[in-house]
Amino acid sequence: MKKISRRTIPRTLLYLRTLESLIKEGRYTVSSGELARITGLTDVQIRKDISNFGRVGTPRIGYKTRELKNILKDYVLPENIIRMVLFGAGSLGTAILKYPGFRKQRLKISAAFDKDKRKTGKTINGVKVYPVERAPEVIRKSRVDIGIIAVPSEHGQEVADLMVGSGLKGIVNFAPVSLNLPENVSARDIDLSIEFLALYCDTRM
Amino acid sequence: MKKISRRTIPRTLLYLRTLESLIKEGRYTVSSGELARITGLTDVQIRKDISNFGRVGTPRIGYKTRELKNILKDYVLPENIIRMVLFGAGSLGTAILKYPGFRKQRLKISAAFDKDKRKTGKTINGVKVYPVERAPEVIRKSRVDIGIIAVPSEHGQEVADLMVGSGLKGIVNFAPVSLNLPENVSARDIDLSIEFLALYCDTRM
DNA sequence: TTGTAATCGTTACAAATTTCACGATTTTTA
DNA sequence: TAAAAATCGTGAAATTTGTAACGATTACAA
Ligand SMILES: NC(=O)c1ccc[n+]([C@@H]2O[C@H](COP(=O)([O-])OP(=O)(O)OC[C@H]3O[C@@H](n4cnc5c(N)ncnc54)[C@H](O)[C@@H]3O)[C@@H](O)[C@H]2O)c1
Ligand SMILES: NC(=O)c1ccc[n+]([C@@H]2O[C@H](COP(=O)([O-])OP(=O)(O)OC[C@H]3O[C@@H](n4cnc5c(N)ncnc54)[C@H](O)[C@@H]3O)[C@@H](O)[C@H]2O)c1
Repeated sequence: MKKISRRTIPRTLLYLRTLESLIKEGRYTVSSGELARITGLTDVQIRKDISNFGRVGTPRIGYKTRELKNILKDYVLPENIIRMVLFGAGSLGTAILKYPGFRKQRLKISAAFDKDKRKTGKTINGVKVYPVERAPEVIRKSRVDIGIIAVPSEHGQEVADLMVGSGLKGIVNFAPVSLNLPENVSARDIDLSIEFLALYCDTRM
Repeated sequence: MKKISRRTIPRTLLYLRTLESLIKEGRYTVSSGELARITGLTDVQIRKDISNFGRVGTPRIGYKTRELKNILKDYVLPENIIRMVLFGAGSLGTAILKYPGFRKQRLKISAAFDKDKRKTGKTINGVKVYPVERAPEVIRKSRVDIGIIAVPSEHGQEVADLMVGSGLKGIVNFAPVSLNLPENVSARDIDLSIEFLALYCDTRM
């Protein structure tokens, strides 16, 4: 099993998303050239990425959509459901809790936590909102993989510490603050302001 | 004025965010090493990025927080406010509309658009929600720079076409669908499912 | 059955990005 | 005043990432 380079993983997930959409349209095959047109990448890059996973395409035909989907899945999706918890049932947190699209991706939010007593006790879209103190207990009990930070940035670090202390190994952080985390915890920061500003720079060049 | 390489731009915005936070704490200077510890990048990378903008640091001292902030701002932030419009006042769209943090970054949402008559007419956090048909007119009138797509993925392309037709040059797309756009329009796709899944892959390696 | 066109997979190449190594500069202090 | 310590800036090396070129393979049509 070859080592997959860092950037190919999100691209592979994008191929998966595209394949699922093509399958839904009833397509049986697709070429690297067409995937390139759809995704905005180049055909060579796509062939190269896919070649990481074995020889799967057929000259003159391309790739069989279902077959390719299953192969890619084996490499980048787990068999079991990915369990997540959310900290901060505010406006962004609530939007995430309400989103029905995660289920299809085997992503499940097991629980939410909030500091504000007016938010706790409720159930949003089937997910219970606990007081933040109960986080370690609830997280340990339900074998959670990933934590989502959707609290104000001033509380980002304290929530991150709580997550690490509860054994989480991955954090998605929406708060515009840099987290101090141990080596063995992975994080992805999504700062929407930076996204908008960077896009604006892109448009000026 | 040197050409700034593509990846340095979001990093520079991250330095700005960090500097603003340090300034708020009352810090007058900061070294590349300390910026590295905070942001998780390396000190060399930070010095190299900053060197794009001129010789601004002082040996033995580091960088003056305010001075560096102003210099970076000149390169990656516009003088004027960046105007944005939002399509889809659903749960994610509403969270974005309600977020007060954009103002500090000179980001302003000028208007929102929705197809659903139950959502239009309202004002969310001071932003009017118009019927989607009025988009071209409203966008042209208010010199908007960027459009945000927060509609279901089935409607992503039609909304993108409407944006392009109204003259927008940048699109941030939250819908899990690949958009077909002309060359001269920049886009950034934020697919939260892919973010979560890619993070999960990261934790398994 | 054979030629042709489309497409894959891969090797070699190019470009971008990051890291390394180290000299230069400035402050501190002995 | 001179040595020491901390830090910057930068050219060169290393790494990563992406691109181009092209032979190999397959389906299909003549
Ligand atoms: N809403 C957006 O569109 C948007 C955009 C960019 C960034 N963000 C960032 O995402 C984060 C959440 O934004 P939001 O708009 O949902 O904020 P919000 O104020 O609506 O919600 C924050 C929630 O976190 C809870 N909370 C506070 N401290 C907590 C703690 N220690 N533990 C658990 N819960 C705690 C609060 O009670 C509240 O319910 C913020 O960091 C914000 O900067 C949001
Ligand atoms: N909410 C999340 O956390 C989340 C997570 C991942 C991805 N997304 C994506 O973000 C997008 C929005 O998600 P959401 O949860 O806010 O959905 P939502 O259903 O709550 O809201 C969608 C809104 O778009 C409006 N709309 C539909 N077609 C439109 C059109 N042609 N023009 C204008 N408005 C139109 C609807 O009336 C509705 O108000 C979706 O593509 C979704 O897949 C959301």
